[in-house]
Amino acid sequence: MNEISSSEKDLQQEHQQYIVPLGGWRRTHDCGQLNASDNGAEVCLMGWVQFRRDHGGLIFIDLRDRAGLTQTVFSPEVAPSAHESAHILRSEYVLAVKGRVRRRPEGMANPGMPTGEIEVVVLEWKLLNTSKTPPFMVEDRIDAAENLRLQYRYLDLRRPRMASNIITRHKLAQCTRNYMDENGFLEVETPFLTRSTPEGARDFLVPSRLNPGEFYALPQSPQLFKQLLMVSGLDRYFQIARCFRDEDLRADRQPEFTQIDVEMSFADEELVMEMAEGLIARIFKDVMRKDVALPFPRMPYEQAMAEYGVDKPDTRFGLKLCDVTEIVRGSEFKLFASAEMVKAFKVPGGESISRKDIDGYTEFVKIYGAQGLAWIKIRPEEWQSPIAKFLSEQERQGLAKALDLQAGDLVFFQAGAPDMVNAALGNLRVRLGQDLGLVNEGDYNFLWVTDFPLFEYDKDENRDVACHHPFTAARPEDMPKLQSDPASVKARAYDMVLNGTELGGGSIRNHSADAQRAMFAALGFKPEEAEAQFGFLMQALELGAPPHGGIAFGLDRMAMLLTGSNSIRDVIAFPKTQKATCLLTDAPAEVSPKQLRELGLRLREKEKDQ
RNA sequence: GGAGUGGUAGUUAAGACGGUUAUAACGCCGGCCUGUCACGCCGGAGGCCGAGGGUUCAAGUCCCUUCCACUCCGCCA
Repeated sequence: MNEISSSEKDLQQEHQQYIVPLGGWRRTHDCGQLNASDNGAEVCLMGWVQFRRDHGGLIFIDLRDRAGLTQTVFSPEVAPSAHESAHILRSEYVLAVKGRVRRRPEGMANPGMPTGEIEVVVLEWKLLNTSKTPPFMVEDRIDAAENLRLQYRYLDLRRPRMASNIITRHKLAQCTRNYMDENGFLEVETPFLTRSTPEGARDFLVPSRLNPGEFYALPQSPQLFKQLLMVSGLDRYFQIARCFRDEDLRADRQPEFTQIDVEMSFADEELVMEMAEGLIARIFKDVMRKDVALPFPRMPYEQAMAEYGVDKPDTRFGLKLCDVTEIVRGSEFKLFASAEMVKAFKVPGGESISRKDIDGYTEFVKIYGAQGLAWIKIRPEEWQSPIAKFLSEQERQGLAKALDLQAGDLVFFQAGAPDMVNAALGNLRVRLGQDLGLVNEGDYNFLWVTDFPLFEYDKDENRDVACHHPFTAARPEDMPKLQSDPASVKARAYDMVLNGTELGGGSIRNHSADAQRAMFAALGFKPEEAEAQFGFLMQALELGAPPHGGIAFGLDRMAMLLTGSNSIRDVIAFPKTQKATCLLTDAPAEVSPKQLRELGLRLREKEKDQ
C-alpha cells in the first residue's frame, strides 16, 4: 500500500511543477454552451478533466464545469507542444485551454451531448492545479455511499446532477424574490439569536457570554418577528429564512432548513391564498416551464382525513377510504364489532394481488401501530378472506353497497383507534398507489386543505395544543366556543399540498390582543405566564396592529420536488447526517475549557474518567 | 426512545454451507494505440472483510457488544 500511494503521490507531486498561474487568461465560454454556430471561434475554457482518452496520437479530454462538458482535442499535428505535455493530465486536474471550435468530422458527432456537434482543438493550455485520485468518480452514474459523498461534499457537488440541483434551487429562490418584489413585498432579515418559546419543536440553544446562565434560541421560524413587522406598517414582508429545529431527522427533514416566509397586512385567507398560488404558478412556469391551473381546488380537513386518512392527500389516484364502522358494528368478527372506528378501501381489480404481497402490506401497516390487516377478495362466486365467515349477509350487503364492490376487487380493512386506522390505511393507500403504478408521474395535483381544527389534544401533556401555532386566529363565529367546546373550533388556517406533500401552510393571525389572550387561555396558559412569554406581542397588538396573515413554504422540499430528488440532502449544499453531524467538518465538536468558562457552563462529569 | 437495511481492494458489489492463496467490474500504475466519447488492447499493484470480544483445530461466514450511514415509527406548533 505504501508503494502505490507513494508512487501516486510522487506522480501527482511531480506534475505539480507544471502548475502555472492564470496569467490574465479569462474564460470566453463555459463548458456547456458551444455549438455548431460557434464553428471557427477562438475560445478559452476552464474546468476539470472528466475523461481522458489518450490514443497515443490524439488525446481527447472532456472538460467539465458546472454548465456541462466540452470535448477538447490535443493533436500532435495542430499543436505539437500542447499535445506533448498533455500526457500528464489525470482525472480532476484543473486546466485552462485556448483553442479553436470546430465541427466534429462527419459521423463523429455525439448526439448524447449538448456540445456534441463540436470540439475545441487545443492550441495552448495551462495546468491550473493537480488532483489526487478522487475517492469516488465525479459522475452521475456512480452510486457512492452517502457517508463518502458527505465527507467529500465538494466532490459530490461537482457531479452534474448535484450541480443541477443547486442551480435549480437558486432559480427557485431567485424567482421567488422576483415575484415577491413585483408584488410589493419587502425582504427583511429577522434575528437568528432570539428567545426560546414554550410551544412547538425543541429549540437549539445558544449560551450568552454577557448574560451568564441565559440562552438565546435559534428561530424555529420568524413567526413573531414577521407579525411585528406587520404592526410596524411594513405591510408586506417576505424572507428566504433559515429555520432551526432540534428534532430527529428524516429523508425530508434537516435540523436547519429554509422557508419562504411571507406575511401580509390587511389580508384575509383569500388574499394570502391568491398570492401564494401566484407564486407557485410562477415558480413552476419559470423553473419547470409548466403551466399550473389556478385557482387550486380546496378540501376541508375533515374530508381529507375521512377520504385519505391524512391531512395532505395525494389526489392523483383514487383508492379513497370509506368509514364502515356502523355497517360492521356488532359483527361476529369481534375486532370489528367493538372497534371505535372501522375503515376500508377497495383496490379495483386487486384480486390478482398475491398473498405474499398482502403479507407485505400487513407488515407495512404494523409500522403505524396496526395489529394486522383484514382483507377480502371479491370473487364472482364467493368472498375469499380469512374473515369472510364472520360476516353476515346483511354486513356483506352493507359493505358491497358502501364500497360499490365488483367481482375482482380487493378490500383492505383497519379497525381500532381513529388515529391509527387513518395512519395505517392512509399510508397503505399511498403505498398501493405507487406499487400499482396508479400515479401518473407528469401530474401535479395542487390542493388547499382548509378548515383545520384550531386545537388538537396532546395525550402526553393532557391538554389542547395549537394545531397550527398559537397565533392562528379562530373563525370569528367559533370564538365563543374557545373555552366551552374547543374541539369544534376551526382555525383560519390553510395548507398547500402537492401530490401528497405539504408544500406550505399558513393562517390569518390574531390581530386583537383580546383574541390572542383568549387563545393563550384556551391553551392553558395562566395570564401571567402568557404575559411573561408573549407580553411583547400582546403589547404590539394593542398599539395598532392591522389584520394580517401569511404563509410559509418549505423551500428545500419544493427544491426536492422540482429536481425529483428522494432526499432533502440532495438539494442542500452541506447537509447533516441522520445524527445531525457534519461529516465534512466533523461538527458538532467539543470546545475548550476556556470557552466553557467564559460561557459560565460546566459539563456533567463523564463517568469514564477512570 | 423504538423497528429495519447496510458496512468486504480507492469505488460499487459477489462470497454467508465455518475449511487452500477472499472474487469481479470500474478506478489506479506501466506499456501500445490518430477519431474516441463509460475509447480499445496487454501487463501490474492494491485487503486487519467497520471496531472490540467470544465459540472453534479453524471465523469474512456463528454468537455477544459497539461504532458509522441510510429508511421508518415516535417526535417535528
